[in-house]
Amino acid sequence: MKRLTHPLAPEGAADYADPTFSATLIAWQQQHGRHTLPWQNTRDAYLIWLSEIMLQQTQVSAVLGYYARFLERFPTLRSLAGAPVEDVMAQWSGLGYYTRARNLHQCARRVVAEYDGVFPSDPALLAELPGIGRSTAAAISAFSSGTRAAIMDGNVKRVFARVFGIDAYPGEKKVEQAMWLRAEALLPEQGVESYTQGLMDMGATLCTRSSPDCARCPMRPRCVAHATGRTKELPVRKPKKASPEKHAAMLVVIDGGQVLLEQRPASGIWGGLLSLPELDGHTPAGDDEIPEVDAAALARAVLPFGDMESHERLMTVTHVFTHYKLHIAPLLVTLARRAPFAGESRYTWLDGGRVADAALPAPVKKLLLELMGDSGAAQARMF
DNA sequence: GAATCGTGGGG
DNA sequence: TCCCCAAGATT
Repeated sequence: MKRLTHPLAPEGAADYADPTFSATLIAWQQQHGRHTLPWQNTRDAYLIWLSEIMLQQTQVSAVLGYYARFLERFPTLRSLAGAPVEDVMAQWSGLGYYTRARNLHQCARRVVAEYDGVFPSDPALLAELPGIGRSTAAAISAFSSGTRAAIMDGNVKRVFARVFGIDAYPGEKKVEQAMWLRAEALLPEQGVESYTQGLMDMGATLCTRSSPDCARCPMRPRCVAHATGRTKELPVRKPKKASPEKHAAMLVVIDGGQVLLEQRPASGIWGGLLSLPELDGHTPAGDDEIPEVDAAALARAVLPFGDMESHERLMTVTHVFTHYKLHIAPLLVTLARRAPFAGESRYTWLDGGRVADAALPAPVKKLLLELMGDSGAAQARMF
């Protein structure tokens, strides 16, 4: 098929072009979008720039008060550029991400020095100024001079991910690049202001992160996520960091075909289940690697249950929880003489044959069953 | 590419 | 209470 885009257009951009997208969005924005925010209804680049910087990674509701107070103190770009940075920081205090404030101040001074106090309209030039990246540059130039430039913020990523069914994490470079291509390709010839504001308004008021208002969404007929019932899963969430790893040494005390188990506390991990006793008494598993076992210490730990006959460190098994990994170092112990439990005890002896049906944590049950079925000889000896 | 930067709000 | 994230940019 013949491409209609410029020969120098990025590969694949033409595949994303769709004039009906911007037409739909612009129509919706003009009727249902926001039109009375303090930084709207102006082409004053200073007012727009200030709002865009404040709104980086910050929601409108948090910015409103700061924006008004800031402009009261610094009504013009030159008043800001001429102020001591301490005064700027004071006005910013509480908004967070304080390098934004320092960059804001530096940017003001540079615009005064290099552009005689007039922001350039070219997004590429804007993006060279401190605190202004590609997306913020596009927003400033679109709102202050109608320049066709694409933004790429959390709203756009969320809307695109859902409408186009983008099933990949937008933080990934490849995915974000594709989104930029799409954003450029979808820009309207006319009405970039309404279009850009429409993307933000949709993301902020309809296509919200949780419980989007699909009933009122102009994109519903074309929304892949809505059609496939995946609005809840899109955009793909940021992959969790590697979960912390914990280690636990567990006693596998075997005697007369039975294994020693401990009732776990009702709350916490494996609450109320039977499990193998952990070596360090009853303290939660530490984060440290389990060191080689000292035979004497092991015998002491086992003493309440009997006299240790032999011990053997078994292969470590790893269990993955939602929020961390647990490495279990099982310590196989046999007894020469079993000691009776003193009074009411959370410990109990379980017949080997009942392991399969007992209320044990999955990794513990698996470990014991594998141990039992290990070899005929071992099974006969241990259970 | 990953880490860092802040505070407020929703689930 | 805890986790996730919000009109991103910078190192």
